[in-house]
Amino acid sequence: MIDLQWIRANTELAKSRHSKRPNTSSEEIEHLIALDASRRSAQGKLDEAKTEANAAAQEVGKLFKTGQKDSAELLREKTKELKATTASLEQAMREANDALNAHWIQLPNLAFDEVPEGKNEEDNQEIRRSDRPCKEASATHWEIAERLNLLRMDLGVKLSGSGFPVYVGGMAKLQRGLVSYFLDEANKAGYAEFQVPHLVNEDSARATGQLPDKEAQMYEATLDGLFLIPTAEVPLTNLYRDALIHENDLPIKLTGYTPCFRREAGSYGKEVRGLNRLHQFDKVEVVQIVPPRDSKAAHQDMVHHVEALLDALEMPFRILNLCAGDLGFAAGITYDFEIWSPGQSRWLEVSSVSNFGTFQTNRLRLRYRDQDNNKIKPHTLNGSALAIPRIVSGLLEQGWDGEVVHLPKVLHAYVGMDRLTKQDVRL
RNA sequence: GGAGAGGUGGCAGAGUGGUAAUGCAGCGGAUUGCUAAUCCGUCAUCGUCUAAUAGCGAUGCCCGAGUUCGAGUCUCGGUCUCUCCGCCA
Repeated sequence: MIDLQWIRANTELAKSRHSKRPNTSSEEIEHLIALDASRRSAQGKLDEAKTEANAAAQEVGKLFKTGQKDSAELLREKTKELKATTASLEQAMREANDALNAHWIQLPNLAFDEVPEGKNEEDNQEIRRSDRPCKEASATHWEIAERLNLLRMDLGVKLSGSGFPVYVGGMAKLQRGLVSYFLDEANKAGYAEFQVPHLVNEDSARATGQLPDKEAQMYEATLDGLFLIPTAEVPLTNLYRDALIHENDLPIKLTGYTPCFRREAGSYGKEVRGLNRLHQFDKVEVVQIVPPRDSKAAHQDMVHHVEALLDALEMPFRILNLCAGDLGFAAGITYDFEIWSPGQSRWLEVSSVSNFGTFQTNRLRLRYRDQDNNKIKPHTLNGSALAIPRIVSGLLEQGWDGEVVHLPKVLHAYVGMDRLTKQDVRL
Protein backbone atom coordinates (compact mmCIF):
# COMPACT_ATOMS: atom_id res chain seq x y z
CA MET A 1 0.00 0.00 0.00
CA ILE A 2 1.01 3.55 -0.56
CA ASP A 3 3.06 5.35 2.03
CA LEU A 4 0.81 7.22 4.47
CA GLN A 5 3.51 9.31 6.14
CA TRP A 6 4.80 10.41 2.76
CA ILE A 7 1.31 11.36 1.62
CA ARG A 8 0.72 13.41 4.75
CA ALA A 9 3.83 15.41 3.98
CA ASN A 10 3.35 15.60 0.19
CA THR A 11 -0.41 15.68 -0.19
CA GLU A 12 -0.65 17.71 -3.38
CA LEU A 13 2.02 15.69 -5.15
CA ALA A 14 0.31 12.49 -4.07
CA LYS A 15 -3.01 13.70 -5.46
CA SER A 16 -1.57 14.49 -8.85
CA ARG A 17 0.32 11.22 -9.09
CA HIS A 18 -2.74 9.31 -7.95
CA SER A 19 -4.97 11.05 -10.48
CA LYS A 20 -2.73 9.99 -13.34
CA ARG A 21 -4.56 6.70 -13.32
CA PRO A 22 -8.00 6.59 -14.95
CA ASN A 23 -11.06 6.26 -12.72
CA THR A 24 -9.37 7.83 -9.76
CA SER A 25 -9.91 11.16 -8.07
CA SER A 26 -7.91 13.27 -5.67
CA GLU A 27 -10.81 12.92 -3.27
CA GLU A 28 -9.65 9.39 -2.61
CA ILE A 29 -6.40 10.80 -1.25
CA GLU A 30 -8.25 13.41 0.77
CA HIS A 31 -10.47 10.71 2.15
CA LEU A 32 -7.42 8.67 3.12
CA ILE A 33 -5.96 11.61 5.00
CA ALA A 34 -9.27 12.28 6.73
CA LEU A 35 -9.60 8.65 7.81
CA ASP A 36 -6.04 8.73 9.10
CA ALA A 37 -6.75 11.88 11.07
CA SER A 38 -9.84 10.44 12.69
CA ARG A 39 -7.99 7.26 13.51
CA ARG A 40 -5.30 9.24 15.26
CA SER A 41 -7.77 11.35 17.17
CA ALA A 42 -9.60 8.17 18.23
CA GLN A 43 -6.34 6.81 19.52
CA GLY A 44 -5.64 10.01 21.45
CA LYS A 45 -8.99 9.80 23.23
CA LEU A 46 -8.53 6.13 23.96
CA ASP A 47 -5.03 6.69 25.31
CA GLU A 48 -6.32 9.32 27.73
CA ALA A 49 -9.07 7.10 29.03
CA LYS A 50 -6.70 4.21 29.48
CA THR A 51 -4.21 6.31 31.40
CA GLU A 52 -6.91 6.99 33.93
CA ALA A 53 -8.09 3.39 34.08
CA ASN A 54 -4.56 2.05 34.44
CA ALA A 55 -3.76 4.43 37.26
CA ALA A 56 -6.94 3.45 39.07
CA ALA A 57 -6.26 -0.26 38.70
CA GLN A 58 -2.79 0.21 40.11
CA GLU A 59 -4.20 2.17 43.01
CA VAL A 60 -6.57 -0.68 43.83
CA GLY A 61 -3.65 -3.05 44.00
CA LYS A 62 -1.78 -0.77 46.38
CA LEU A 63 -4.79 -0.32 48.66
CA PHE A 64 -5.31 -4.06 48.92
CA LYS A 65 -1.67 -4.62 49.73
CA THR A 66 -1.66 -2.04 52.49
CA GLY A 67 -4.82 -3.52 53.97
CA GLN A 68 -7.14 -0.62 53.25
CA LYS A 69 -9.89 -2.93 52.17
CA ASP A 70 -12.80 -0.52 52.36
CA SER A 71 -11.36 2.19 50.14
CA ALA A 72 -10.12 -0.48 47.79
CA GLU A 73 -13.62 -1.86 47.36
CA LEU A 74 -14.91 1.63 46.76
CA LEU A 75 -12.36 2.40 44.09
CA ARG A 76 -12.97 -0.98 42.51
CA GLU A 77 -16.57 0.00 41.84
CA LYS A 78 -15.36 3.20 40.23
CA THR A 79 -12.92 1.48 37.94
CA LYS A 80 -15.71 -0.74 36.73
CA GLU A 81 -17.40 2.38 35.39
CA LEU A 82 -14.20 3.55 33.76
CA LYS A 83 -14.12 0.26 32.00
CA ALA A 84 -17.37 0.99 30.20
CA THR A 85 -15.94 4.25 28.89
CA THR A 86 -12.77 2.69 27.57
CA ALA A 87 -14.76 -0.12 26.00
CA SER A 88 -16.76 2.31 23.87
CA LEU A 89 -13.65 4.29 22.95
CA GLU A 90 -11.94 1.05 22.03
CA GLN A 91 -14.83 0.25 19.76
CA ALA A 92 -14.55 3.67 18.13
CA MET A 93 -10.83 3.19 17.68
CA ARG A 94 -11.34 -0.19 16.04
CA GLU A 95 -13.96 1.19 13.68
CA ALA A 96 -11.74 4.13 12.70
CA ASN A 97 -8.86 1.75 12.10
CA ASP A 98 -10.95 -0.64 10.02
CA ALA A 99 -12.35 2.21 7.95
CA LEU A 100 -8.83 3.47 7.27
CA ASN A 101 -7.51 0.07 6.28
CA ALA A 102 -10.50 -0.78 4.11
CA HIS A 103 -9.97 2.37 2.05
CA TRP A 104 -6.19 2.27 2.13
CA ILE A 105 -5.75 -1.28 0.89
CA GLN A 106 -7.82 -0.76 -2.24
CA LEU A 107 -5.84 2.26 -3.43
CA PRO A 108 -3.38 1.44 -6.23
CA ASN A 109 0.26 2.45 -6.15
CA LEU A 110 1.13 6.00 -7.14
CA ALA A 111 2.44 6.20 -10.68
CA PHE A 112 6.08 7.29 -10.93
CA ASP A 113 6.91 10.59 -12.61
CA GLU A 114 8.33 8.77 -15.63
CA VAL A 115 5.00 7.06 -16.33
CA PRO A 116 3.32 8.55 -19.41
CA GLU A 117 -0.22 9.88 -19.18
CA GLY A 118 -2.83 7.77 -20.91
CA LYS A 119 -5.87 5.56 -20.70
CA ASN A 120 -5.04 2.28 -22.36
CA GLU A 121 -2.42 0.33 -24.30
CA GLU A 122 -2.61 2.79 -27.19
CA ASP A 123 -0.97 5.41 -25.00
CA ASN A 124 1.99 3.24 -24.03
CA GLN A 125 5.31 4.78 -24.93
CA GLU A 126 7.80 2.84 -26.99
CA ILE A 127 11.25 3.06 -25.42
CA ARG A 128 13.16 1.26 -28.14
CA ARG A 129 13.06 -1.80 -30.36
CA SER A 130 15.57 -4.34 -31.56
CA ASP A 131 17.01 -3.83 -35.04
CA ARG A 132 16.09 -7.38 -36.02
CA PRO A 133 13.64 -7.38 -38.96
CA CYS A 134 10.02 -8.33 -38.32
CA LYS A 135 9.12 -11.17 -40.68
CA GLU A 136 5.91 -10.84 -42.63
CA ALA A 137 2.95 -13.20 -42.71
CA SER A 138 4.14 -16.69 -41.91
CA ALA A 139 2.07 -19.54 -40.50
CA THR A 140 0.69 -19.13 -36.99
CA HIS A 141 2.28 -21.10 -34.20
CA TRP A 142 -0.86 -23.18 -33.74
CA GLU A 143 -0.83 -24.13 -37.44
CA ILE A 144 2.84 -25.07 -37.22
CA ALA A 145 2.32 -26.98 -34.00
CA GLU A 146 -0.51 -28.93 -35.56
CA ARG A 147 1.50 -29.75 -38.70
CA LEU A 148 4.31 -31.12 -36.55
CA ASN A 149 2.02 -32.73 -33.98
CA LEU A 150 3.69 -30.76 -31.16
CA LEU A 151 0.63 -29.53 -29.31
CA ARG A 152 -2.67 -31.14 -28.34
CA MET A 153 -5.15 -28.62 -27.03
CA ASP A 154 -7.93 -31.20 -27.38
CA LEU A 155 -6.26 -33.52 -24.91
CA GLY A 156 -5.85 -30.61 -22.50
CA VAL A 157 -9.56 -29.96 -22.76
CA LYS A 158 -10.23 -33.59 -21.90
CA LEU A 159 -7.96 -33.47 -18.86
CA SER A 160 -8.82 -30.03 -17.54
CA GLY A 161 -10.53 -27.63 -19.90
CA SER A 162 -9.57 -25.02 -22.46
CA GLY A 163 -6.36 -23.14 -21.80
CA PHE A 164 -4.52 -26.18 -20.45
CA PRO A 165 -2.28 -27.36 -23.29
CA VAL A 166 -0.60 -30.73 -23.65
CA TYR A 167 2.85 -30.36 -25.21
CA VAL A 168 4.22 -33.26 -27.20
CA GLY A 169 7.78 -34.53 -27.67
CA GLY A 170 10.11 -31.83 -28.97
CA MET A 171 7.90 -29.02 -27.75
CA ALA A 172 7.91 -30.42 -24.22
CA LYS A 173 11.70 -30.69 -24.42
CA LEU A 174 11.93 -27.16 -25.77
CA GLN A 175 10.03 -25.80 -22.78
CA ARG A 176 12.18 -27.76 -20.36
CA GLY A 177 15.30 -26.46 -22.12
CA LEU A 178 14.07 -22.88 -21.99
CA VAL A 179 13.46 -23.13 -18.25
CA SER A 180 17.01 -24.37 -17.71
CA TYR A 181 18.46 -21.77 -20.02
CA PHE A 182 16.63 -18.88 -18.37
CA LEU A 183 17.56 -20.07 -14.88
CA ASP A 184 21.20 -20.44 -15.87
CA GLU A 185 21.27 -16.93 -17.31
CA ALA A 186 19.62 -15.53 -14.18
CA ASN A 187 22.20 -17.33 -12.04
CA LYS A 188 24.98 -15.81 -14.13
CA ALA A 189 23.44 -12.38 -13.59
CA GLY A 190 23.62 -12.88 -9.83
CA TYR A 191 20.11 -14.07 -9.02
CA ALA A 192 19.95 -16.83 -6.41
CA GLU A 193 17.77 -19.74 -7.46
CA PHE A 194 14.80 -20.87 -5.35
CA GLN A 195 12.14 -23.54 -5.59
CA VAL A 196 9.02 -22.27 -3.90
CA PRO A 197 5.46 -23.45 -3.19
CA HIS A 198 2.91 -23.11 -5.97
CA LEU A 199 0.10 -22.54 -3.49
CA VAL A 200 0.21 -19.61 -1.09
CA ASN A 201 -1.92 -18.33 1.77
CA GLU A 202 -4.00 -15.18 1.89
CA ASP A 203 -1.34 -13.12 3.67
CA SER A 204 1.11 -13.78 0.87
CA ALA A 205 -1.38 -12.89 -1.83
CA ARG A 206 -2.20 -9.66 -0.05
CA ALA A 207 1.39 -8.63 0.53
CA THR A 208 2.34 -8.57 -3.13
CA GLY A 209 -0.94 -6.89 -4.11
CA GLN A 210 -2.89 -9.73 -5.76
CA LEU A 211 -5.51 -9.23 -3.04
CA PRO A 212 -7.82 -7.48 -2.98
CA ASP A 213 -7.26 -6.35 -6.56
CA LYS A 214 -6.93 -9.59 -8.51
CA GLU A 215 -9.05 -11.95 -6.49
CA ALA A 216 -10.95 -13.13 -9.55
CA GLN A 217 -7.73 -13.80 -11.44
CA MET A 218 -6.51 -16.47 -9.04
CA TYR A 219 -7.60 -20.07 -8.60
CA GLU A 220 -8.45 -20.72 -5.00
CA ALA A 221 -8.31 -23.90 -2.95
CA THR A 222 -11.08 -22.73 -0.66
CA LEU A 223 -11.06 -25.77 1.59
CA ASP A 224 -7.54 -24.91 2.71
CA GLY A 225 -7.57 -21.15 2.23
CA LEU A 226 -4.83 -21.32 -0.39
CA PHE A 227 -4.36 -19.66 -3.77
CA LEU A 228 -2.61 -21.11 -6.81
CA ILE A 229 0.09 -18.62 -7.67
CA PRO A 230 -0.47 -16.44 -10.74
CA THR A 231 3.28 -15.75 -10.84
CA ALA A 232 6.44 -16.71 -8.92
CA GLU A 233 6.61 -13.08 -7.83
CA VAL A 234 4.21 -13.94 -5.02
CA PRO A 235 6.19 -16.69 -3.22
CA LEU A 236 9.58 -15.21 -4.09
CA THR A 237 8.82 -11.74 -2.76
CA ASN A 238 7.00 -13.13 0.26
CA LEU A 239 10.16 -14.91 1.36
CA TYR A 240 10.92 -11.50 2.83
CA ARG A 241 7.57 -10.84 4.49
CA ASP A 242 7.85 -9.79 8.16
CA ALA A 243 11.59 -9.49 7.93
CA LEU A 244 14.16 -7.08 9.28
CA ILE A 245 17.35 -7.34 7.29
CA HIS A 246 20.53 -5.33 7.07
CA GLU A 247 21.71 -2.97 4.37
CA ASN A 248 24.70 -5.25 3.83
CA ASP A 249 22.28 -7.95 2.64
CA LEU A 250 21.14 -5.72 -0.23
CA PRO A 251 20.67 -5.95 -3.10
CA ILE A 252 18.71 -9.18 -2.82
CA LYS A 253 18.34 -10.91 -6.17
CA LEU A 254 16.11 -13.98 -6.47
CA THR A 255 14.99 -16.18 -9.30
CA GLY A 256 12.73 -19.17 -9.61
CA TYR A 257 10.82 -21.23 -12.11
CA THR A 258 7.17 -22.02 -11.41
CA PRO A 259 4.03 -22.78 -13.30
CA CYS A 260 1.61 -19.86 -13.19
CA PHE A 261 -2.15 -20.28 -12.85
CA ARG A 262 -4.58 -17.65 -14.06
CA ARG A 263 -8.33 -17.86 -14.43
CA GLU A 264 -8.37 -15.27 -17.25
CA ALA A 265 -12.13 -14.96 -16.96
CA GLY A 266 -13.69 -13.03 -19.81
CA SER A 267 -10.99 -13.66 -22.43
CA TYR A 268 -12.14 -14.83 -25.83
CA GLY A 269 -11.51 -15.11 -29.55
CA LYS A 270 -8.09 -14.54 -31.04
CA GLU A 271 -6.82 -13.55 -27.59
CA VAL A 272 -6.92 -17.18 -26.56
CA ARG A 273 -5.98 -18.96 -29.77
CA GLY A 274 -3.10 -21.40 -29.45
CA LEU A 275 -0.70 -20.42 -26.70
CA ASN A 276 -1.76 -16.78 -26.56
CA ARG A 277 -3.51 -16.97 -23.24
CA LEU A 278 -3.42 -19.97 -20.94
CA HIS A 279 -4.75 -20.97 -17.56
CA GLN A 280 -1.44 -22.63 -16.78
CA PHE A 281 1.96 -21.72 -18.15
CA ASP A 282 5.60 -21.85 -17.11
CA LYS A 283 7.67 -18.81 -16.29
CA VAL A 284 11.05 -17.88 -14.85
CA GLU A 285 10.82 -14.81 -12.67
CA VAL A 286 13.47 -12.48 -11.30
CA VAL A 287 13.02 -10.36 -8.18
CA GLN A 288 15.14 -7.64 -6.64
CA ILE A 289 14.99 -5.92 -3.25
CA VAL A 290 17.15 -2.80 -3.11
CA PRO A 291 17.67 0.46 -1.20
CA PRO A 292 15.34 3.21 -2.50
CA ARG A 293 18.20 5.15 -4.06
CA ASP A 294 19.12 2.15 -6.23
CA SER A 295 15.73 1.07 -7.53
CA LYS A 296 15.84 2.97 -10.81
CA ALA A 297 19.21 1.47 -11.65
CA ALA A 298 17.94 -1.97 -10.61
CA HIS A 299 14.98 -1.54 -12.94
CA GLN A 300 17.32 -0.76 -15.83
CA ASP A 301 19.49 -3.69 -14.83
CA MET A 302 16.53 -6.05 -15.11
CA VAL A 303 15.44 -4.54 -18.41
CA HIS A 304 18.90 -5.18 -19.82
CA HIS A 305 18.82 -8.74 -18.56
CA VAL A 306 15.57 -9.45 -20.42
CA GLU A 307 16.85 -7.65 -23.50
CA ALA A 308 19.93 -9.85 -23.55
CA LEU A 309 17.78 -12.99 -23.37
CA LEU A 310 15.66 -11.93 -26.33
CA ASP A 311 18.76 -11.01 -28.31
CA ALA A 312 20.29 -14.40 -27.65
CA LEU A 313 17.05 -16.01 -28.87
CA GLU A 314 17.24 -13.84 -32.01
CA MET A 315 13.81 -12.36 -31.35
CA PRO A 316 12.58 -9.06 -32.78
CA PHE A 317 11.18 -7.12 -29.84
CA ARG A 318 10.14 -3.72 -28.59
CA ILE A 319 10.05 -2.22 -25.12
CA LEU A 320 7.09 -0.17 -23.90
CA ASN A 321 6.80 2.15 -20.96
CA LEU A 322 3.24 1.45 -19.82
CA CYS A 323 1.02 4.49 -19.48
CA ALA A 324 -0.82 5.19 -16.24
CA GLY A 325 -3.99 3.59 -17.54
CA ASP A 326 -2.27 0.30 -18.39
CA LEU A 327 -0.22 0.12 -15.21
CA GLY A 328 -0.91 -2.73 -12.80
CA PHE A 329 -2.43 -2.09 -9.38
CA ALA A 330 0.77 -2.51 -7.37
CA ALA A 331 3.32 -1.19 -9.86
CA GLY A 332 4.80 2.30 -9.86
CA ILE A 333 6.31 1.86 -13.30
CA THR A 334 6.34 -1.06 -15.75
CA TYR A 335 8.26 -1.80 -18.92
CA ASP A 336 6.61 -4.41 -21.11
CA PHE A 337 8.57 -6.49 -23.60
CA GLU A 338 6.77 -7.58 -26.74
CA ILE A 339 8.02 -9.89 -29.46
CA TRP A 340 6.83 -9.77 -33.03
CA SER A 341 4.54 -12.57 -34.12
CA PRO A 342 4.73 -12.92 -37.92
CA GLY A 343 1.90 -15.47 -37.87
CA GLN A 344 -0.51 -13.14 -36.13
CA SER A 345 1.04 -9.93 -37.41
CA ARG A 346 1.06 -8.39 -33.99
CA TRP A 347 3.20 -7.83 -30.92
CA LEU A 348 2.89 -10.27 -28.02
CA GLU A 349 3.85 -9.51 -24.44
CA VAL A 350 6.56 -11.83 -23.09
CA SER A 351 7.82 -9.93 -20.09
CA SER A 352 6.80 -7.24 -17.65
CA VAL A 353 9.49 -5.54 -15.58
CA SER A 354 8.16 -3.44 -12.73
CA ASN A 355 9.32 -1.26 -9.88
CA PHE A 356 6.91 -1.27 -6.94
CA GLY A 357 8.64 1.33 -4.79
CA THR A 358 7.53 0.77 -1.19
CA PHE A 359 4.04 -0.44 -2.13
CA GLN A 360 4.80 -4.11 -1.52
CA THR A 361 7.27 -3.31 1.26
CA ASN A 362 4.49 -1.72 3.33
CA ARG A 363 2.32 -4.80 2.94
CA LEU A 364 5.22 -7.16 3.52
CA ARG A 365 6.30 -5.27 6.63
CA LEU A 366 9.84 -5.52 5.28
CA ARG A 367 12.55 -3.20 6.62
CA TYR A 368 16.28 -3.03 6.63
CA ARG A 369 18.71 -1.35 8.99
CA ASP A 370 21.13 1.05 7.38
CA GLN A 371 24.63 1.81 8.62
CA ASP A 372 23.25 4.32 11.15
CA ASN A 373 20.77 1.78 12.50
CA ASN A 374 17.76 3.51 10.95
CA LYS A 375 14.94 1.32 9.71
CA ILE A 376 14.38 1.88 6.02
CA LYS A 377 11.74 0.53 3.64
CA PRO A 378 13.44 -0.99 0.61
CA HIS A 379 12.00 -1.00 -2.88
CA THR A 380 10.91 -4.23 -4.58
CA LEU A 381 11.07 -5.04 -8.27
CA ASN A 382 10.31 -8.01 -10.44
CA GLY A 383 10.22 -9.15 -14.00
CA SER A 384 9.51 -12.15 -16.19
CA ALA A 385 12.69 -13.65 -17.54
CA LEU A 386 10.81 -15.09 -19.32
CA ALA A 387 7.28 -16.46 -19.92
CA ILE A 388 7.80 -19.76 -21.70
CA PRO A 389 4.81 -20.46 -24.02
CA ARG A 390 4.81 -17.02 -25.59
CA ILE A 391 8.52 -17.45 -26.33
CA VAL A 392 7.80 -20.89 -27.74
CA SER A 393 5.13 -19.53 -30.06
CA GLY A 394 7.62 -16.88 -31.18
CA LEU A 395 10.32 -19.48 -31.80
CA LEU A 396 7.90 -21.58 -33.84
CA GLU A 397 6.86 -18.74 -36.08
CA GLN A 398 10.32 -17.24 -36.41
CA GLY A 399 12.08 -20.53 -37.14
CA TRP A 400 9.52 -22.07 -39.48
CA ASP A 401 10.76 -22.86 -42.98
CA GLY A 402 7.64 -24.69 -44.14
CA GLU A 403 8.96 -28.09 -43.08
CA VAL A 404 10.71 -27.80 -39.72
CA VAL A 405 11.33 -25.24 -37.00
CA HIS A 406 14.96 -24.11 -36.70
CA LEU A 407 15.99 -23.25 -33.18
CA PRO A 408 18.44 -20.48 -32.25
CA LYS A 409 21.99 -21.70 -31.59
CA VAL A 410 21.96 -20.86 -27.93
CA LEU A 411 19.24 -23.48 -27.35
CA HIS A 412 20.73 -26.43 -29.25
CA ALA A 413 22.56 -27.86 -26.26
CA TYR A 414 19.65 -27.16 -23.91
CA VAL A 415 17.04 -28.86 -26.07
CA GLY A 416 19.31 -31.58 -27.41
CA MET A 417 18.47 -30.76 -31.05
CA ASP A 418 18.76 -27.90 -33.47
CA ARG A 419 15.26 -28.17 -34.95
CA LEU A 420 11.73 -29.35 -34.19
CA THR A 421 10.43 -31.98 -36.58
CA LYS A 422 7.18 -33.88 -36.93
CA GLN A 423 6.39 -35.97 -33.85
CA ASP A 424 5.06 -39.47 -34.39
CA VAL A 425 3.59 -39.87 -30.96
CA ARG A 426 0.25 -41.63 -31.26
CA LEU A 427 -2.70 -40.93 -29.01
C1' G B 1 -5.22 -37.97 11.01
C1' G B 2 -4.15 -39.21 16.80
C1' A B 3 -1.24 -38.06 21.50
C1' G B 4 2.14 -34.92 24.14
C1' A B 5 5.37 -30.47 24.66
C1' G B 6 6.10 -25.64 23.27
C1' G B 7 5.64 -20.25 20.77
C1' U B 8 8.37 -13.80 25.07
C1' G B 9 12.42 -7.97 21.35
C1' G B 10 17.42 -8.57 15.69
C1' C B 11 19.11 -13.23 18.49
C1' A B 12 19.46 -16.00 23.23
C1' G B 13 16.68 -16.41 27.61
C1' A B 14 13.97 -15.35 32.85
C1' G B 15 9.19 -14.20 34.49
C1' U B 16 4.16 -17.06 42.74
C1' G B 17 -2.58 -12.41 38.65
C1' G B 18 0.00 -6.25 40.50
C1' U B 19 1.70 -3.89 34.91
C1' A B 20 8.14 -7.43 30.59
C1' A B 21 14.70 -9.38 34.20
C1' U B 22 19.37 -10.38 32.10
C1' G B 23 22.94 -11.57 28.25
C1' C B 24 24.70 -11.12 23.05
C1' A B 25 24.64 -8.22 18.62
C1' G B 26 23.65 -3.17 16.80
C1' C B 27 23.69 2.25 17.47
C1' G B 28 25.33 6.94 20.29
C1' G B 29 28.77 8.72 23.86
C1' A B 30 32.89 8.57 27.60
C1' U B 31 37.69 6.83 28.60
C1' U B 32 42.12 5.13 26.17
C1' G B 33 49.56 5.66 22.49
C1' C B 34 47.10 1.59 18.73
C1' U B 35 44.21 -2.93 19.06
C1' A B 36 41.40 -4.76 22.87
C1' A B 37 38.86 -3.93 27.25
C1' U B 38 35.74 -1.05 30.51
C1' C B 39 31.74 2.40 31.77
C1' C B 40 27.11 5.23 30.58
C1' G B 41 23.03 5.70 27.42
C1' U B 42 20.05 3.77 23.53
C1' C B 43 17.99 -0.27 21.16
C1' A B 44 9.44 -3.07 19.48
C1' U B 45 4.89 -0.23 17.53
C1' C B 46 1.34 3.86 17.47
C1' G B 47 0.14 8.58 19.15
C1' U B 48 1.42 13.42 21.28
C1' C B 49 4.85 17.59 21.64
C1' U B 50 9.10 19.53 18.60
C1' A B 51 12.70 22.50 13.44
C1' A B 52 14.71 17.94 15.33
C1' U B 53 15.73 15.69 20.04
C1' A B 54 14.19 15.03 24.95
C1' G B 55 9.70 14.28 27.45
C1' C B 56 4.67 12.25 28.09
C1' G B 57 0.81 8.55 27.02
C1' A B 58 -0.92 4.10 24.92
C1' U B 59 -0.08 -0.59 22.84
C1' G B 60 3.03 -4.92 22.63
C1' C B 61 4.81 -11.72 25.25
C1' C B 62 1.86 -16.63 18.13
C1' C B 63 -3.66 -15.08 16.62
C1' G B 64 -8.80 -14.31 18.46
C1' A B 65 -12.41 -14.33 22.29
C1' G B 66 -13.34 -14.62 27.74
C1' U B 67 -12.64 -14.20 33.40
C1' U B 68 -10.63 -9.90 36.55
C1' C B 69 -10.22 -3.43 39.34
C1' G B 70 -5.69 -5.46 36.93
C1' A B 71 -3.57 -11.10 32.30
C1' G B 72 3.03 -12.80 29.46
C1' U B 73 0.73 -15.56 33.71
C1' C B 74 -6.04 -18.24 34.41
C1' U B 75 -10.23 -20.32 30.73
C1' C B 76 -11.98 -21.47 25.65
C1' G B 77 -11.15 -21.61 20.29
C1' G B 78 -7.57 -21.30 16.35
C1' U B 79 -2.62 -21.48 14.27
C1' C B 80 2.43 -22.80 13.76
C1' U B 81 6.89 -25.57 15.48
C1' C B 82 9.03 -29.93 17.82
C1' U B 83 8.66 -35.29 19.59
C1' C B 84 6.05 -39.99 19.17
C1' C B 85 2.27 -42.99 16.50
C1' G B 86 -0.58 -43.79 11.93
C1' C B 87 -0.82 -43.06 6.57
C1' C B 88 2.08 -42.07 2.29
C1' A B 89 5.61 -40.42 -3.11
